[in-house]
Amino acid sequence: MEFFALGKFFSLLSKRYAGIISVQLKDTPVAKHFIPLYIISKNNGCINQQQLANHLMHDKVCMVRIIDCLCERGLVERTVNPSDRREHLLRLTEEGNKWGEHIKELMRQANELFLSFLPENEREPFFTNLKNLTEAITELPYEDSEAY
Amino acid sequence: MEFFALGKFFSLLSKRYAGIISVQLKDTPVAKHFIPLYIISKNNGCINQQQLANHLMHDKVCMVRIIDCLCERGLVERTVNPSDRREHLLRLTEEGNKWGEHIKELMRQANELFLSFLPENEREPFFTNLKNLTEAITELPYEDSEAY
DNA sequence: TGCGAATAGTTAGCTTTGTTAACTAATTTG
DNA sequence: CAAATTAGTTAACAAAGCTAACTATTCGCA
Repeated sequence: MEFFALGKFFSLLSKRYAGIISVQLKDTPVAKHFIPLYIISKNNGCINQQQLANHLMHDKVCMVRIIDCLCERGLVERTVNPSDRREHLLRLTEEGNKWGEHIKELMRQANELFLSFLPENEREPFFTNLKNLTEAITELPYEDSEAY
Repeated sequence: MEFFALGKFFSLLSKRYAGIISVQLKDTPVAKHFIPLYIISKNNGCINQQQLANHLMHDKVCMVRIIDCLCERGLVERTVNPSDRREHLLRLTEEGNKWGEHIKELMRQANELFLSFLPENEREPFFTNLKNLTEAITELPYEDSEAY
């Protein structure tokens, strides 16, 4: 197998995936932070800021800014969790929910576009391997850092 | 196939890949910008700043900063291309070359680690599909943007 | 040939993100 | 109950991305 950095593949694919979607959301209230919004929509009212940060691999400080931004645009609401009053549970507003559905559709299309470049019979195993790999890597003991 | 954003897989894998390597390079002269350095090492003296920017999907302004940084650390040198004096060709110094080899070895290990999570007989096809997908996506007409 | 357009690189200034440290409030632990 | 831990916030700073304006060089074609 020819040597080539897997990291570069992942990085490029990740940038293009986000790019394709964000171009379509330009000039909408969700042009930014559509991925956090999407994750909230999948866990509506059942996810706090720290959990969201873990999903996104961001720190909690960063999370505050993103949630502030989504709240200011009337897409998301924070509510104190009655059973652990330290936590702020995140919930979409009605407006946020509409955009959540839209984002989901755009992602579905992007997934389809990406997989369309693979031979029909390779798509399912490729997706499965990618998913399993992601889960395995996620569980690795994490010593952080970004950088390039 | 269960709906799940491919973009999140790619983004997570890309961050962890870079993270694993940068942890090992902490407190070295290449703790930052090891990927640009690696790409220069693969195209030693045959790549200019614009081409490098294209590889990395950065703009040329960003590139100047990164190259400045690598030059200040004595890892890289700019030389004017005699056959097109607008271009600055990039070349590793002796010192830079040593680190280039080291980075390559770390990447080889990271590739191996990642692929080790897949079943033996799936590795080759997974890698090939990933490579082909990346090439296909790269050739898509690009309307930029990052954002989330 | 020569003049305008395009390309490579640089600088400056601004915006966005990422990171650290210090803090409050609530909860868990021993 | 006191100490340690966890969720969230704020402020300040560092790093990265982007735009616009500029120089120098080369290309393109009338």
